[in-house]
Amino acid sequence: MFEVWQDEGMTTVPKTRTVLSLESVLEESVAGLDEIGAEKMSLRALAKRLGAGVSSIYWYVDSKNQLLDMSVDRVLADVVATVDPDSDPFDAIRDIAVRLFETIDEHQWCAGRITQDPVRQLNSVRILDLVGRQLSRVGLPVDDQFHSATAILGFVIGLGTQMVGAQNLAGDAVTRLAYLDAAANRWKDVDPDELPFVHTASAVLREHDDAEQFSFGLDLLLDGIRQRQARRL
Amino acid sequence: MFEVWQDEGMTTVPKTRTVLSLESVLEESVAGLDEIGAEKMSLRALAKRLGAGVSSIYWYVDSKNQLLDMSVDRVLADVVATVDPDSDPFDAIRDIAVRLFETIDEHQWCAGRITQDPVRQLNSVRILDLVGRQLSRVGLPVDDQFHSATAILGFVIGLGTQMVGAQNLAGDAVTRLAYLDAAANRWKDVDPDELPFVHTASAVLREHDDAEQFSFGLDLLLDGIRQRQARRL
DNA sequence: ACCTGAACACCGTTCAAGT
DNA sequence: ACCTGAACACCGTTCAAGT
Repeated sequence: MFEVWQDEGMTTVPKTRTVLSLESVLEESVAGLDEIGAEKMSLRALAKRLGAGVSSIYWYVDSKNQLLDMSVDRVLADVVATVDPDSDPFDAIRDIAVRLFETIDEHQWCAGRITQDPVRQLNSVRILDLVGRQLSRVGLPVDDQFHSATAILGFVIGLGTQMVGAQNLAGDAVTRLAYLDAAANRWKDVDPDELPFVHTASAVLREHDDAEQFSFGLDLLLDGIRQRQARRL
Repeated sequence: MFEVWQDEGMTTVPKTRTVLSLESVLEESVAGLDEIGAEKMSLRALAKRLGAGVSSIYWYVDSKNQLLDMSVDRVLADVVATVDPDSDPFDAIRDIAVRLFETIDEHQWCAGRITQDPVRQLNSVRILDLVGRQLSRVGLPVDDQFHSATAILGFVIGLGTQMVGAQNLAGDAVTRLAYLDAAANRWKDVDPDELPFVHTASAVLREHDDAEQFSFGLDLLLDGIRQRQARRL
């Protein structure tokens, strides 16, 4: 067994200890996830971005799971902050939904990790509360308010996740047009006998707009809620 | 360096080579995921269940990702098979949605892995096609059919995923009551000033039924579609 | 054609040790 | 109080070798 002495070459190696903070860790975590994706984002990769050792991260965070939860929560904070209380509750709800949808599209890695846990992701619950508060103004029983709010958020998160997945299928096709083309090609070669609807729909998909699709579904829900509101008046 | 000779005890060790098949691999994969969850389901764990070596799995499957995709597809096959073409398209759609929702609840690991890719998960696209075919009978323009179908599936998958997440928060609380209690406790301690809606809603959540919540949201969507149908007649 | 074990490059996490 | 490097027990994947 030998002791190996490392020659640093230069005698004046800076060797300054990196100074971290929960803030900087989370900021770098979000940035890293955005850049290289959840799949490739390891703690070692994060440490490298921070210019720190891996184990340093554990001073601020208990586990990778917690780090991801906090990263999601950090991103959702922007949704909460941006929303302004509109005069019309339906406009306000639409506003929140759109902001959340955009956030999922922007930070795709958070799509599958949004949880309604006040401890782990308070901002997620804040969003639910914002939607619910608006619904409490339209005159529905309280359990219908709750069911409507979770329906809306379930739809937004669900469709968002599906779209993120669809985008990943295109792989390295970065541009939106290339992505749409890849998706459409995958669909149009499908057996028209077994999948008649998808086959004809693939023509629609060619000039497809995610925002439009999202908006349509959201309106279905909002109209459904309006109907229940009208029934009670 | 020594060579260690292992004494098998019994001299007649069977040492039969395990016989595998794509069928048995997928079956064991689904069973394993159901039992121990996606988090703990490694290829080594699967190999052990199969009584085979890890690398044997790679004869039938290119990667773990593909294995998971195929496992999801296998589970979705039951949804496709169960559905019967109803006379009323709305009843038929409701039927499909409920079956999909039940499947996600039963196989929680597949919640975040459902993709609309005809290559990787044909049965997922089959489900979309089934819903779309029903919608084509109600008299809407083809892009509204497509938007409605994806809205419904987005909602089902999204709300299903959210509920799976909520259940996991309760941790090892296996029974449904324990899960609800843990969730409710988490919510009722919430600041009533900052989260007024959630605070009052937590009372509703105490006697909460996932199926009811799901049904309510689905009806919002279906009613919204019916409205658009009525407008065009 | 199908299955094996060993090896590779990576993980997340822990911990005694440094500053 | 905060940061480090080394070590641990795991991963998914590859591959030459066996049957």
